[in-house]
Amino acid sequence: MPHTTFDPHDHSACIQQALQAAQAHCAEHKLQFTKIRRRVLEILLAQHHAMGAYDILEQLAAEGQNAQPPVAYRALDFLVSNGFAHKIQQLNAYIACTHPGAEHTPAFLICRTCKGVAETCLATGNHPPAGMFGGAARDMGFRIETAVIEASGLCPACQQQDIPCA
Amino acid sequence: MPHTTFDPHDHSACIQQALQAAQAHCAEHKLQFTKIRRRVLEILLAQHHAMGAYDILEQLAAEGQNAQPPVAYRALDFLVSNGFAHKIQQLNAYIACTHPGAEHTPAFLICRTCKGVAETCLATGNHPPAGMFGGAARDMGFRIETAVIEASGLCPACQQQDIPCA
DNA sequence: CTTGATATGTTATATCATAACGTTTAATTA
DNA sequence: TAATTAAACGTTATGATATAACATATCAAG
Repeated sequence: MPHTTFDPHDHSACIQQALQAAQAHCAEHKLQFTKIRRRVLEILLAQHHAMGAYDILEQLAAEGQNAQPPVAYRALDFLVSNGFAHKIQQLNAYIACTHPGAEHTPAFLICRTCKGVAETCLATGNHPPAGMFGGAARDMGFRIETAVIEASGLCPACQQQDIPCA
Repeated sequence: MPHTTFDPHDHSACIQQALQAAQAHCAEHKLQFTKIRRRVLEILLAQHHAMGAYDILEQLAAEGQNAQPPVAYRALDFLVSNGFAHKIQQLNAYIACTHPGAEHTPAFLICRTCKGVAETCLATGNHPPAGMFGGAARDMGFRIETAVIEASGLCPACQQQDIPCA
């Protein structure tokens, strides 16, 4: 039984695992897992919701660290570049990666009501260069390098409340 | 042989067809296809590239119509709501729909070099509520309503130049 | 321990988007 | 067709997201 955003799970273990994975990856690749990079990752990990850069700055400010926008964006760039976090394009917001370590094209399920975000694995054969575009890309000779895949809808809990689509 | 962004094709026919489809759809659904909405769609149709709202305003200004941002955003909202245009989330930019009329979840192929954007059909079984997420969504009880699917890479023409990935 | 590379602090500004309100145009109906 | 209501537009102001540029500090390699 996997634990995801929309299942109850041991969240502090979830956080610890992600931090350790990041630390290990940085050690192995000679990347500097600096204080602020670590702190921003911790802030993202605290909840399974996407956060804007300015939300992170606010959180830092609440902790006494009055940082300017580039501080947040630089930390986020580092985390995203190295696969520790992802940007949710349709929200202009960021979320900690829940598949640390593995090379992957992330795909997200975003609840429009509670704003929870789950990162999922794609079906076999749907990894971007392969299926998914049904050969349409291959047929026209397009070479896919990266993909943004973000689904929105209702998580199990929010479906109980039958909120109409808009 | 379908014509797409990355194939040579009769582009003025392409434009005419889209405009007529929009006009017909508006007539049928009692929507007002006003001058400015039509003009914005024409601007989007002129090229198979995504354009920012401010690019559109610039184009309008060049034509003597000195409009403010809400003018562009309102027209874009109308076009997107009614399926005549789409927003490319990863570019914060807009593009005319090339599958007018049909209900669809658009998927895009974006060339990182020439900035061309093609709208494609997904493989059968990949329409969002169905496959693609490999049952992951179903398994966790998530109800998908909409999806953002945007692939980036190199179009056939730009592959000739072997531009490295970043 | 010096040198070069990387990271951080800070100011300023660019880019994308919307709220709010008054005016105009279009659609509805008495 | 005139009165009434709804929709669209023009305009000002501002909010939200993101980056350029440069000075300072810290780290890492020779």
